Amino acid sequence: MTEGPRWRRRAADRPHEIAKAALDEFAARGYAGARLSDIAVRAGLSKSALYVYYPTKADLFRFVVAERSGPAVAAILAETQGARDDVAGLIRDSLMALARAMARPELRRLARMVIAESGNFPELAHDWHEAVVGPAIGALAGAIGRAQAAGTARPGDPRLAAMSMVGPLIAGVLWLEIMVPAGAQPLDLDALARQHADILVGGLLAQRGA
Amino acid sequence: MTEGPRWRRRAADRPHEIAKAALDEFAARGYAGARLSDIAVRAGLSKSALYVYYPTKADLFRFVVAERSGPAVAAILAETQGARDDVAGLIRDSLMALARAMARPELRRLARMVIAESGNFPELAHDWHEAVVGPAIGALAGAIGRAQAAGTARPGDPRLAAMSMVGPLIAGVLWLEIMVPAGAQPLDLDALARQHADILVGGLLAQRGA
Amino acid sequence: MTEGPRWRRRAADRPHEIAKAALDEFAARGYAGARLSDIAVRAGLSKSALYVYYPTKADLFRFVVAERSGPAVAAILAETQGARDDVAGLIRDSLMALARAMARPELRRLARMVIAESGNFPELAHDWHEAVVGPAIGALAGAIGRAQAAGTARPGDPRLAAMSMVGPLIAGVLWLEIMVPAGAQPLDLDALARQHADILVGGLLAQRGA
Amino acid sequence: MTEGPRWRRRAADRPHEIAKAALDEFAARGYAGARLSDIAVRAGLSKSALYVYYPTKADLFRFVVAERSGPAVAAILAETQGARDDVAGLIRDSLMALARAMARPELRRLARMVIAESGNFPELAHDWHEAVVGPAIGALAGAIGRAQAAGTARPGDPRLAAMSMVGPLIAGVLWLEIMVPAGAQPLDLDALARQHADILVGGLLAQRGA
DNA sequence: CATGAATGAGTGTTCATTCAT
DNA sequence: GATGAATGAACACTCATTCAT
Repeated sequence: MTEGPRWRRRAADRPHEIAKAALDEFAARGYAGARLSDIAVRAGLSKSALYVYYPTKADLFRFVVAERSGPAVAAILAETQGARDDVAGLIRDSLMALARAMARPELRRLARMVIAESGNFPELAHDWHEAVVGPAIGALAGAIGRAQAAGTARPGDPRLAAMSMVGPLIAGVLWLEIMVPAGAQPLDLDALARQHADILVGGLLAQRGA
Repeated sequence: MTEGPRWRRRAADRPHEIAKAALDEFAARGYAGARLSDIAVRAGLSKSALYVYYPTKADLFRFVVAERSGPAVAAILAETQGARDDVAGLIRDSLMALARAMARPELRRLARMVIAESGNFPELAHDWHEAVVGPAIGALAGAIGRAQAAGTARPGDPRLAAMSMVGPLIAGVLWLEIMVPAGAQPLDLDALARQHADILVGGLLAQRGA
Repeated sequence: MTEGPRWRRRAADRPHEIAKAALDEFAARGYAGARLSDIAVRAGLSKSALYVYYPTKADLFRFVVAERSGPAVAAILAETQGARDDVAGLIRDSLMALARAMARPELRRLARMVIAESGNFPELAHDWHEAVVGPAIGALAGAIGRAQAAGTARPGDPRLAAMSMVGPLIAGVLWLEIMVPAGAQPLDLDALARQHADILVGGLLAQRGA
Repeated sequence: MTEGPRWRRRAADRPHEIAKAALDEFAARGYAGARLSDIAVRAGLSKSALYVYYPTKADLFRFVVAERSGPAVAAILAETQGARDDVAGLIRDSLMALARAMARPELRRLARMVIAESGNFPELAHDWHEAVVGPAIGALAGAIGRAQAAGTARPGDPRLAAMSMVGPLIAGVLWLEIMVPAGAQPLDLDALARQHADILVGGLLAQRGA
């Protein structure tokens, strides 16, 4: 599991090793179900060594989520940034970018953990709202709003339109995380993004002029 | 089940009272976080009285979810049943029905619990797949498939199209359950359903000929 | 299990039915391990009905042991009474009588229970000493003492000699109760008594004159 | 096991301290009656510290019995080993050895625990049969069988003869463990062994020619 | 820095016992 | 007399956390 350290002495990456192990356990068992002792074993340390780096289980959990949320946001924003400004292009590029971002199982697990534990860790939901979900929805809504102003997008509440855009991908993520392990058919997020983009652009009805 | 109150001073349907109390605690604290003693207090009973009706905490949890899932399915199916067969009508009616069903906070809590605990209770996800999610997606996909065959719906994977339909509502439910408590703006599920139906029918782009 | 009561109404034998059921459970699980609810089921009553007849579990236990000890003593004494007065006859008759008495599995279970629970129920050991073991050993010791006085029995401590007589049968009882269920070879108490009588009378060494 | 005391202020062989405390409690209260908390107090530890060494109450119990059974067997076998091969010598030496072994109160308590708990812990009886009782009876029966073949011992079932030998000592042990605490007269195991040896060798009848 | 040892606070579960009916 | 319902007092077991080394 540990990638053969070159020198027996390395310590600077301990926090990361622990965080990695913790993420795995938290994702697999949930916050309450995860045992510090298992995390320690997975990280190749003693239980007490954990306390050198993180003062409590809750802190470790928060840190893990926060640590991973940063790159997650970065990944999403980075992908989304390239979106062109014409509405059809924006839709396609954003959805494909989101699908690519969500292709990482880790990010999906993270999202699921936030959903699962937001009840007991309100800050989690708050942070994700501030850092991930809010900006993303906001950026899409903004672009849609501008397109509406320019007359190129259907009128309506831009935030709801943003939900119309990302909702199916979120559902797809949950499908992959929740239903597939329970025996449901697999799902191709990329194909979903592509097809949903088509539907959004042209509607679900058969094209009259085609 | 209901044989009239003939014991002490309380009603005879203890199981329901307990299940109610348990649902509240489980929803508020998660499975692991919920204390049997709190459930008992909430139900107006002693901890041990719980064991007269449910042999185990896990059994109580499973029962609560199962008991509530039935009506949930019924509610969803009942609403969805009325959907007309023309594609536009089907879309609108199904989405409005779903939005109405999901207007019940209890159903939303239930969905969130299933998401949160499916890792530790695989049967939960399995049951919901079998009874709720699978049939719902299947019914929609079937209708879409028939419309495609009739040439009235855009070609493509019907299951993905079904996700395009319900995804935004699922996202909306999560928004209400997770983000709103964390400070996000409220959301009108009905409005979301209505607007999403419009988008699905006519596309997100501004109608050129309208 | 219950032998088809002729008339639905019979109640006078409830205490006995309970005691029977209790003996079975106590013997099978030990005092602590036996559940009143199981006893009730076995007796065909409700748990609370037990309290009509016996105020506590300990009382029920004591009662069961005491109730069964009486017949046990009677059985042993009755058998032993017929013993002739010549030493060889006394030995043979007493041992055969004891073996016959101990042929009843119930009596063996009782003995084992007394051994097992005497730590927690000192009165049990006391009562058995007073009523069963003491008198039996005393009677044998007395007879041996008289024989010694008459010059027909080897000198020595008569109580120890009594132990020499009954010890193997006690060991045999334990063998049957403890070791045989654990996979040991069965044992014929009657044969043991007969052979032990021979040994006691003539010694274990080969007869010089035979 | 013994790596020198290097922890806190107490010895490093906690397992033995705990086992000792556990044996005392189990012997005094029986398996079910013994409280882990009492064992912990007796061992000078917290309840949870017990779980560092033994995963379960049942495991602790089994371990205690097994740990003590080893020395018990060793003690018995060691003593018995010196037995001479002439029958009279064999009888005397074996019985005296057994009496010496059973002089240790601990071994007697152990035997009583096995009797008491064999119902709930079948392995106990099985192990004792395999390790203690079976071999002992087998060794004696073997020696007796050889003597029979050599014409120096009375014919008959050698296993029953072995019971004739050890039975009184077993009865004596029970007497000491069960009856004496209940008020019965004390008993000298050594004297019992000696006198029983005499009886076995020469019979219980007065020697005509002596 | 790291850990083995230890623990306290808590949690699910059991079961003899009580009581209104 | 009999019972279904309810409970309190215990008890085994878990686990995050601490501390001397």
